[in-house]
Amino acid sequence: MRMTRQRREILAVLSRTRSHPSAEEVLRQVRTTLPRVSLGSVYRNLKTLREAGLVREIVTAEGRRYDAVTAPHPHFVCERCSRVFDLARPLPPRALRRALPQGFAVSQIHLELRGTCSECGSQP
Amino acid sequence: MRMTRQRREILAVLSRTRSHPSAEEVLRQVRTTLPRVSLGSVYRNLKTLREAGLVREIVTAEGRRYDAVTAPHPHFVCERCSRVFDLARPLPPRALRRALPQGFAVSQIHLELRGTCSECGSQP
DNA sequence: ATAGAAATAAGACTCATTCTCATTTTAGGC
DNA sequence: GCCTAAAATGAGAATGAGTCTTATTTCTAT
Repeated sequence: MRMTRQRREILAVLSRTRSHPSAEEVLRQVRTTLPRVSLGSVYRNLKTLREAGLVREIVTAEGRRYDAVTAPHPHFVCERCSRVFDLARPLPPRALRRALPQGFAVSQIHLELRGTCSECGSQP
Repeated sequence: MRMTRQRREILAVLSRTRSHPSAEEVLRQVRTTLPRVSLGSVYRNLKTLREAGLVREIVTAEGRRYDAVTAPHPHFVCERCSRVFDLARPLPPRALRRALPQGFAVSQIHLELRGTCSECGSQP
């Protein structure tokens, strides 16, 4: 994978924030340094960087967000402002609830494991 | 909320399966009994039923799926065939891994808490 | 049975994401 | 440093899931 100016800048943007920006937000940031970057390139590069293990995609009900911290970790999604917060890893769900920052109220816990099922795993 | 034929049938479809169908799949099933139902009605009613607490929406990287079991519980998403499997509730992540059905391989664990953050919670 | 409110089917619309393609950039060998 | 083939880019078209609009139909409470 070529480390182009666009990719370097996308990574830089993601590295200097913990706000889990959307693709549009990444574009806005990247354009402050590289004004001609297209939205298509941002999407294409977020995918490439994700496949290279340098970026993590977080799918929430509010849309896809991006993160330069690739180790899987729990998130807290505010259902009002849609912001995504990181939580310390790894904690059992009960402790998680206690470990939440002051004033955060949980309405729903969603635990999703991803991988291959037995049927697909036994196929070539 | 009126319990119309369409809504009753959507609920029936979701109740008689554990396959977490997409809206399109629900439409296909519902049309075997009510052939004139529109996709718009399915979406509208899935939303209404969700707001009434009778249906749960599961957002995965592969799209939105629907479930008549509304209690939050962990899911296993097969990254190859996209099927969503239910897992027994509530288990700490470590035990979850052990509790997985034979032959299921986990590549990623995604824990998402939803609710309101402190900033939004302190606003009217 | 009827009227008013709510729900419906059909299709137009929106908007995030992906695709296409002509042009530009990059990295490696000279 | 220069050249070349492969890879990446920008621009805009295309896709597709989900939402909205509207005229018509169906409920349900009286």
